[in-house]
Amino acid sequence: MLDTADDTTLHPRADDGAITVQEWVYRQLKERILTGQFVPGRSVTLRGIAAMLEVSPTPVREALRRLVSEGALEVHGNRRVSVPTMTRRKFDDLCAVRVSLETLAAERAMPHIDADHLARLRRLDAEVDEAIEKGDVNRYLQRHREFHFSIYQVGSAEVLMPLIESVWMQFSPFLRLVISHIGVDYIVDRHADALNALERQDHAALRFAIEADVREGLGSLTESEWRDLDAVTRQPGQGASR
Amino acid sequence: MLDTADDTTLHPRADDGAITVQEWVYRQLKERILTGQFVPGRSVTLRGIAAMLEVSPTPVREALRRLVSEGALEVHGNRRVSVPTMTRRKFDDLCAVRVSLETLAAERAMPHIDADHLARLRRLDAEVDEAIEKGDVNRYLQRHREFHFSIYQVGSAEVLMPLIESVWMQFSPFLRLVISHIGVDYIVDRHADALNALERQDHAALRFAIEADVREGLGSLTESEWRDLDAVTRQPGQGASR
DNA sequence: ACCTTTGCAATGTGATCACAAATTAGCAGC
DNA sequence: GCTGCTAATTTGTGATCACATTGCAAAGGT
Repeated sequence: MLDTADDTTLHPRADDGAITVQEWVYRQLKERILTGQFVPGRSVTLRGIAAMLEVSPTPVREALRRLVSEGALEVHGNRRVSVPTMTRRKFDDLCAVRVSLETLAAERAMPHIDADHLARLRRLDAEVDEAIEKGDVNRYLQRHREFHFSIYQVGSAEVLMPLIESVWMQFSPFLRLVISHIGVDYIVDRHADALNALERQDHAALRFAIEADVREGLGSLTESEWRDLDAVTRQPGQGASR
Repeated sequence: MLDTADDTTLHPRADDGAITVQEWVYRQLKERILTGQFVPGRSVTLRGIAAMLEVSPTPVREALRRLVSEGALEVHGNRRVSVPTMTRRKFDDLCAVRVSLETLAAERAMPHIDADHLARLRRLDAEVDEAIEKGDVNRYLQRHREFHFSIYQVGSAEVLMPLIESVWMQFSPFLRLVISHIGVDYIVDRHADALNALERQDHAALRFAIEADVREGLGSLTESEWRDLDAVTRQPGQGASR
């Protein structure tokens, strides 16, 4: 089991490059969610985040509202916000949507991917493998995301990317939780197949590779593993970490 | 050409049924966007909406933030918010995503649609045809949306529906604009095919019907029509209607 | 020992205020 | 008549405050 509070890269907030506080808070939280630093079931309080990021509650409220509307967080009847827990049904839906959206995005990106881009992708894939080999979960999650997104981003930044990001934000906390339990060693990907398909401009092979990558990524969760995860996410850290 | 400010159903705000002001504002704006009462290019001001809905700017800010993150509105570099204008590229992307998401949703809904539900759908489809016959644009848009959503809603409320709604909110203002120009008479749909496929539990036929419905709905926009629409949406009502 | 109750702390919500940036309107100069 | 500058207005942003509700915990009673 792995602690989720490592490598928290404290918030220098930098100088404001014409970026609003609300936007900065949003990106901070988004990054933490996508890297799995927010565990499913954890409750997120307005003033808590405000204190953590050293800003006033106002911009935090707006950032949370955005994240909620993207499915990254959820509000309960009590109007409390928390990181959603995963269910089997939701997991299936997310996988189906990922396949649907990401095969489409990859297919649209294919014609615009040149040799340079392909080389960058191969380098990223190597870094993914390297992270797996070293057991560096944070680095793996980051590079894995970079690999996928730098494909999709090419052809369809306006409409498709926000949707895909939404799905990933719903996916990532659970992914991190699973990896923390079963380790990075059981991870399989189809990145090599996807890259070859991109090189040959083979639409069908690319779709197949992406679909396989999504489906097999965490596809083989056994019954007992689901039960374990259910037990963990049964509101454990409502009071929450720090 | 049709005025977009009719049937504005003024806001009694009702008694608060345990619903926050921010949520109420969000739903109000969402409904207006989905029924095409917000024309592409129109600028949306914080205090303007607040005054229109007779609430303070605070909840409006949060509602706008949600709508922006769903693609229904957009913020410019000036931090001004407006209804996005449509481009050819965006239109193609939206269609592709609609096909991808809605065929998936329909397929997932199919096993759970019983005779009662089917009867309700047939009634809705009849009302759609009736609205077209009478030239009632508002009623058409409302029933048309009800028809589609009451299919998708069945199997996949949690993950798929929010994504589909997001796409529709990006689609609707433009749809209304087009209908206002070319009229409701040229509208074609594949609702009957979809209903028959649902009745026979024919997956392939259903997917085909949904895809055709999306693609043919506005698929036949001619070059000159695009130019006309471009001219209209070239920031006309930045100062904005009322 | 267990349950209920009472009080306090924490949280979300909405309004108001202050401020900076940007847009607009008005006016002088060419 | 058109352009360029200045002042006033509008607008978004963020902080603070007040209030209602919820959650929690300590204390009291059975």
